[in-house]
Formats: sequence, C-alpha cells, structure tokens
Amino acid sequence: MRDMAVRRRPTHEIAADLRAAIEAGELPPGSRLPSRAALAERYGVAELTVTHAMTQLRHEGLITSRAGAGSYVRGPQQLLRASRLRLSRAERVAGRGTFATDAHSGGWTARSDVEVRTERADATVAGYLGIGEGDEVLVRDRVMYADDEPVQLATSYLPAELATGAMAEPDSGPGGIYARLEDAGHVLTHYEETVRVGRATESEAAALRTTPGTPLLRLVRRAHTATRVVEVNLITMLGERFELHYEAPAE
Amino acid sequence: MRDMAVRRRPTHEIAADLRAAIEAGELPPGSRLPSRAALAERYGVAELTVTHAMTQLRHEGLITSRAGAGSYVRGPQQLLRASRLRLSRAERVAGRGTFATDAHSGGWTARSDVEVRTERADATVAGYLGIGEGDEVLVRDRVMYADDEPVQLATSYLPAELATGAMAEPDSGPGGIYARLEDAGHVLTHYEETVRVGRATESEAAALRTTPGTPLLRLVRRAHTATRVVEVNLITMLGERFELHYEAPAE
DNA sequence: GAGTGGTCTAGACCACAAC
DNA sequence: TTGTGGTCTAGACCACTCC
Repeated sequence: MRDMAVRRRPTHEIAADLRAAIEAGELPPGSRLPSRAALAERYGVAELTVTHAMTQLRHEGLITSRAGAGSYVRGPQQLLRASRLRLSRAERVAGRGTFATDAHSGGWTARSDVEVRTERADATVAGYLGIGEGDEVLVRDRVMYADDEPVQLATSYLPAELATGAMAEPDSGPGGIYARLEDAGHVLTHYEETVRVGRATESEAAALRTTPGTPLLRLVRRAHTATRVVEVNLITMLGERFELHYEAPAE
Repeated sequence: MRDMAVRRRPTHEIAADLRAAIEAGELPPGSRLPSRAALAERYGVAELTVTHAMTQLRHEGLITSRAGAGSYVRGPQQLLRASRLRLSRAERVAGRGTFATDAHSGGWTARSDVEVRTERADATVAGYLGIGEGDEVLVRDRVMYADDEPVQLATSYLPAELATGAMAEPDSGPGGIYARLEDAGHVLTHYEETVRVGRATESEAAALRTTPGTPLLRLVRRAHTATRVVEVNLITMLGERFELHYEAPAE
C-alpha cells in the first residue's frame, strides 16, 4: 500500500492488516509471522506498538507466540461438540461415558487422568447435593484430553454413602459413574445443567495449556433420581473449543 | 510492606495487590483507584507498568477506566439467568416472551429495540431453516436491554410464508413470536439450542457497550413443529452476565 | 551465538473530564 | 486549568529457542 491513508492508530492498523492477511490466507495456519523487529521496521513504528497489535491478535485467538520461537498463525481448531446424546442411557449401556460419547460421535480420541479422594463437603457442594456441610463426599477430579490436548477439567462429587464399588475407583468402568449409580439401583430421572462463561485462572490456564484470562465454559451438572441429587459435576471447558447442544420440549 | 520480597514481575505484583484490595473491600465498588502516576510513584515503577496492571484488571472485569475521569472499581453485576422456563408454553400464555420471562423471574426490567425486514436467506440461514437459499425470510433484529443496559442481540429468521399478522410487526404482541406462531396453528414441539463462546467484534462491542474481544455467548435456537423448523434465532449475549439453565431427561 | 517474544524504564503528546 | 487514562517513541535486558 503505497498511498497509505493518514495513520490513525498504528496498533489498530497493524492488527487489522495482519488479521486481513491471515483471513485472506496470505498467512496460512502454521505459518510464522514476521518478527516484532521486522514489523516495527516495516510499519515505521516502535516495537512496543507492534507488540500491542500482536497481543490483540493473540487475545482474538488468531496467533500464538513463544519467546525464542516466534509467532505463528493458529490453525482452525477442531470443534468439540457436547451433544445432548452424551447423557443418554443408550450410550451408557453401550459402555461410553459422557466425554467418550462426544468423542465417539465427533471422531476425536478421548482420554482422562483421574484422581479419586474423599473429603468433607463445603457449603457450595453441600448446597448442590442437598446434604449437610461437612458430610463426607467422594471427589473425582479429572483432566480430559481430546486428541491428547487437555480441553476440559471436571470435578465430580457424590455423597459418600452412595459411592460404592467402582465409583470409588479411578476407572469407574464402562458407561462411567452414571452407569454405576444405576447399577446400584439409583435410577436417574433427569439432569440439570447451568452454563456460565468465565476466565481462566492461573492454575486452570496451566492445566489446560492456555493463558490466564482465556474464556472458559463453566458448567454445573446435577444428576437427579426421583428423590434426590446423587451427583454434581463442576466442569470447566476451553470456551472456544466446545459447542454445547441442548433440546427442550415446547411444553 | 517494608520487607518486600524480591520483585518478580512488577505488573503481576501490582495487579495482585490491587485485586486483593478490591476483594478485601479496601477499595469498595464505585471507589476510585489511585491515578496511574500515583501508583507508579508508590511502587517505584514506570507508568506503563502500572498501565499494564490496570489493563489486566479491566480484562478481568474488576475495574473500568475513562480518560480524564479516572479508574473505578466495578460493582458486582447482576447475573441474568436464562432459565429453562423461558421456553415454556405457560409463560407464553401469561403473555411473556422469552426475554421477559427471564426478567420477570430475575427481578430486572426488560426492554427491546426491534427492527423488522424481509430479505433472501443466505446459505447459513437456509440451512438452519431447511429452506432454499434465496427464499424470502422475515428478519427480526433486536437489541435487548436489562435495566436499560444492552446485554443481548438477537436476530430471528422465519420463512416468509409463515410470518403473518403481528409476526411482521415490530411489536409481536403478548407472548412474542412463538405465541403468534401457535396462534397461526404451528404448534411447537421442541426447541434446539447450541451454545458457543465467542469474542465481541467491533460492531458487537459498540452495540453492547463493551470492548472488542469481550467473551460472548452465542446461541442458535431453532423452534420446531412436528414437521419443520419454523424459526431460527441467532443470539449474542454478554458472556459474563448470563447464566443459562437447561434440563434433560435421563433417557 | 543470533534472534525471538516478554517485560521494563523514561519520557512524551493527546483528548477528555472535572473543577 | 489541571490531571486523567490512552497511546506512542526509543532504548534496554532477559529467558528462551533454534541453529
């Protein structure tokens, strides 16, 4: 652009230029951006100005940067669909848990690291489960991987007296914890989910290999039998990688 | 703190200090933060360093800044619950649309600006509605306000041949567009919603009085009768102000 | 060892709000 | 008019990656 218009805000202009180049495919996914120094030279601005433009693009999820290695255009990430099927009894009977169900229909591979322990319920968990504060609960702490990238954290709580057999094992067996609950005679009637958007704390960012402040989806799922809440699961997902599906009757 | 430990990252330290002061109530909501110059002096750093710390807090939603006026601690924002009730026929019969239903149960006031027009469906909309590309659709474009702050954008599309009577008016009447569809004999059977996280573009940011890059909730809601999709609504919500509620049967 | 992005200093100009 | 936050320049040091 030889006849560049009057420069309004160099930061915005540089960000817009790079964004356009990425979207036009001139900078394809995986390709390396010019270095900070090169861009500063090209646009005739200070390096800090270029830095701000690149920070903006990073916040938009368009690029990633690593000190020493450079800045690269991010490829379109595979979208992980959390379908309404994931809670179906049919899938449980087929031996798949919720995460595995989504993986199966989405064509990605699922893997989890699980830690199991018991602790006393704090006020929040007690409230969700409808039990007393300080009552014993089984805690199942999970990091879930899609194609070997960590994409979801989940901490599940069950009243200790319900958590028998494989429920207290790291591997809860085919169909997961909901299948074990039903094996034990706790027939599930419905699930309740609340969805919020949050931002990654430092520890969440470390676990999900992202940066603090990244948008997250925070779900609270409660599993009900006819008489009580038998489990609550606090789920944290990489916000921009998931698509949640729900269905509701018109009545 | 006289015996301050070795300074690791001034930006993080200052942000953590201010965050702690806000959370401890030493800087209550509405109160003004010390100026950039004052903080730079206090911490013995450059003003740019303080600026970065404040930018971080702004991204976390803790403060707002206005040039000339100062930086202020934001009050806790009212959380807007989008309950599963919002799609119930009972609420429609009571004369409330989806947004008004949430307002009614949440205790906030709802208001909308509506624009209505017809256009030809693009591939995306045609796909959602199961009609042909280029077919005429009625478009209802809305900005929705909670307590007079814009919090949600919604663009609703209906196949033109279904959009009779008040559906084509800015005020679609009590119970909203779904009530009119049922009046016209299109009995709704179920809704389907997909939820994703996105970031505000510049125009979305302007409409929602926020900054580009702010996390948003993007919903696609399709209303079904027994035989077809009669409406699709592309909804954009301020991510951090909404909580979505869903319920699913265990089967 | 050369080059990268992350972070910091020191100083500056601006539009704007408040007085 | 004074001070605010928003933005920019110019220069620097660092840990780190890659060769």
